[in-house]
Amino acid sequence: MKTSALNPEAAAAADAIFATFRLHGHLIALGDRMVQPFGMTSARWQVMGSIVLSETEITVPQIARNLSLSRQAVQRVANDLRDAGLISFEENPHHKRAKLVRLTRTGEKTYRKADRVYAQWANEAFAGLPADEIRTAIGLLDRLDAVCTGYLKTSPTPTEGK
Amino acid sequence: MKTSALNPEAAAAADAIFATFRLHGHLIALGDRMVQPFGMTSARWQVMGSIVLSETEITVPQIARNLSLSRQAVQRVANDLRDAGLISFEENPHHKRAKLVRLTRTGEKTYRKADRVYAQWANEAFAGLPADEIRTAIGLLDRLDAVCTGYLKTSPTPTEGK
DNA sequence: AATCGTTTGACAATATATTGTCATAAAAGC
DNA sequence: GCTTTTATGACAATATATTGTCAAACGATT
Repeated sequence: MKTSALNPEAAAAADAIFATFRLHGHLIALGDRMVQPFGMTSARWQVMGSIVLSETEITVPQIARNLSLSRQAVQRVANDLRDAGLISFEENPHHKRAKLVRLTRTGEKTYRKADRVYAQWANEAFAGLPADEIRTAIGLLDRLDAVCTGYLKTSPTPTEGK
Repeated sequence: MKTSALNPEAAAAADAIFATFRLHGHLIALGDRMVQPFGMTSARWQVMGSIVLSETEITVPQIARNLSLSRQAVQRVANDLRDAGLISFEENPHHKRAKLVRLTRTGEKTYRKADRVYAQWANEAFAGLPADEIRTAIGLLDRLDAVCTGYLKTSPTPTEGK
């Protein structure tokens, strides 16, 4: 079947999109497998990582915005993490509903274990790659992302945007 | 909390990973919104695209391998597409179980509409980007992907790998 | 041709994620 | 201050995707 013609930039972008899908899938699979021994998953790892990397106290909606995920997706994972005893919801002096999220002692221990395994592997596995080229590539991913975000902003917005 | 130290390459890779997650999420959102008027979604679009872009007749497991998705994920979407009348499963002379997947006339019309809208938008939206840099970035994404794939291959494999 | 390992589709369970709705809390505009 | 808008968490419905299991079909190797 004949498909619509794309100019060189759009054709390259399309290939980049496929590469992004592939990489994303494998990253999730890698994360799931790497932290599985600690009872974690990629999604939980990301949420806990957001808490750890945040300089200040953080809430669920803030994590969602940081990760560009929907508020409810993060809320569900956070609730699971709380049920698993890895995080806790603390009273927020500035907001009665939006609780502050913190790692419990168990959560800290668990995250630390995962972090050590990951860092050890990553330092080895990525050693051969050119850091400057990676930085350049990130710049391009961000530009592609900006194009997407631009479209999403202009497009008709449903009840609650992502 | 103190996290494990990363060398410059691993630190850059980590940033690339986050950029990939962000971009992936926005691409899915963009796709969902762009083809929604035609009753399609990102997932269905991808599966139909795989059929269209394939030079030869193709089966569900082949699509899954092309997209680096699990066989069953594609099977489910394909079944939905069949239920929606957009694709059909044809007898495969070489394999009694693995049916050949084809777009129906409705499926072709639908895909063509989506493709036109996408191409028109993409040609505009990506026009400003440097095609050669995009190509370079793809090369890097592929190298990161290779690192992931390497880990996934060495890691203990469950019953049915992805 | 008989066996063994692999591939495939159906089915099911679970995790991830979006979208939508609702009531309440907070923030912004007036 | 009061109203209006926005933000938040609970709840639910749905789509996406992985993982596992099973029986049937295929392929390869004796």
